[in-house]
Amino acid sequence: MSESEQSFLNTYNAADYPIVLLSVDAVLLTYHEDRLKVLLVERASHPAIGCWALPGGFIDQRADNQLEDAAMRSLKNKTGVAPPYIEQLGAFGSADRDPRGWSTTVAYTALIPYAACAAHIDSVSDSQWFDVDRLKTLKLAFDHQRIIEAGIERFRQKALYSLVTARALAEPFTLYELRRVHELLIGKTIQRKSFLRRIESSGVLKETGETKVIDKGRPAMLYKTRPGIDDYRFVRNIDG
Amino acid sequence: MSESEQSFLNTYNAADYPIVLLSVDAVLLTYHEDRLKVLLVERASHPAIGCWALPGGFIDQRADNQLEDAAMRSLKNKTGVAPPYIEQLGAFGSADRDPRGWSTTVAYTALIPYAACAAHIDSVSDSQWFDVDRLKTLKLAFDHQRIIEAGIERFRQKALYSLVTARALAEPFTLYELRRVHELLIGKTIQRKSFLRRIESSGVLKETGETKVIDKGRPAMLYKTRPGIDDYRFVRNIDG
DNA sequence: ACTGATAAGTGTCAAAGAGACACTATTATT
DNA sequence: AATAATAGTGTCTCTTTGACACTTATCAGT
Repeated sequence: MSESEQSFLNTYNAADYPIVLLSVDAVLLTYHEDRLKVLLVERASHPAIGCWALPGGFIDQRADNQLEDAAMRSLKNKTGVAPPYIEQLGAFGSADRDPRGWSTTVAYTALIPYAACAAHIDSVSDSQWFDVDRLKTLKLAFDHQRIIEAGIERFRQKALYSLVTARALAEPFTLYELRRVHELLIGKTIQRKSFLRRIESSGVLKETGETKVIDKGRPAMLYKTRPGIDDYRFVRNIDG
Repeated sequence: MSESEQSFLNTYNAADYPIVLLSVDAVLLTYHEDRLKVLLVERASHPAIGCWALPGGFIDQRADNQLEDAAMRSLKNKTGVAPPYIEQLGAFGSADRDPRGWSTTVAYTALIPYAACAAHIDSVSDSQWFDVDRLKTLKLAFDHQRIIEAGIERFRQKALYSLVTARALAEPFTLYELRRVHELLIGKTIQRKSFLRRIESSGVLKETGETKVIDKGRPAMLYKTRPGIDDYRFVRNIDG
């Protein structure tokens, strides 16, 4: 670093410039009882106190080295969940999304098994899974409604050409369950045969050898994910 | 808004909380003389003074209503370019990307015709197109190298299933030029026949009826874009 | 003009993968 | 044992792509 840059930094003070707010939020989605659900927390403080909101918070400059660290940390804090992977959804910023001032949030999103945070959720009343279809009837904080829609849209696209959707299920799972996740995201039924062909050709799932009877009928094979599942992409989309 | 929220806001002062830096940057890419190029500006002030950097700047709370406004405004400021569309690439934030402190930038990206800012670039020496292959040899400010790579990767993906790449060309253009943009992004040659079939089935380009001789050989048809081009997606990727 | 080189545009075949749908297999229930 | 229900399979057709040879239109040099 040059001497002049060093002297510039010595006299630089961020507080001399207009201040903007920067937060992180997480859109966690799952599949349970034939529904897509999103994880929300009830706000305990102003603004929008009492409203349901995405789990999130501000950057902690000591604890967080990157944006993603902040997302993970506040998620762990508020819901007890630590998903194995999380993906950036985008930044949402405007003058009027937060009454405190010009505000931006960087949203992250992930699919996790329903049970992954059941224990924590059972013990507290301020975090809860909600059917994504029922969000309209809920008073959500800030622009979180729109951010959730962006998260769902992200995975709707991915459902067309990938199997990351398996991350919404506890292992082992049946093809029926995985297919239902896709169908709910895409909003269309999918041919069983087509779906199985894609899974076999992808190589990112493996049969456990076990079977399981869901309710009635022939028992279904059980599957687990394999390492490449997050990155695998089909060259052709399924019936979009 | 409730009375208690109002009183909370009356006493709220953003300056009481730790301050983070938030900026916007733009990765503008184009095609010229059989090369992919990225638009950079030379930094006139500390930090990283004299380094080439992405055009960008801080939020202006009065002028900017949204993040995208800030990206467009600082782009217009620094390079004289006002692309018709721009797309969010992502947020890049960490403790050490900027010596001034914990900093986040929201990067936007777009493809524009080379000529779109030729006039401005000719008149000033502080903004210039660079071959993307030659960036390694350049001292780029902050983490801009990585952000540019993310931008290229974004359009590499889009080149597999869309024709937004046409936005990198001045109209009218030949299929050869459009195909070259795809080939440079993907890093593979594409069969002329396959490429033409996709264009015809998409319906997002139209022939002008004119033809043009590039150098020698049969004259090539000239094409223009049609409205749906930004959103059109093929169901199947081209040879990735 | 004629001819050859060059590049744009076209015809066509085979392979891959998806949709459709009927058929078989395996379980629970009666 | 018969029936219903659901998982899994066989197979046909249709669409799209890659491959590659073939035709067409221009330029440059004779």
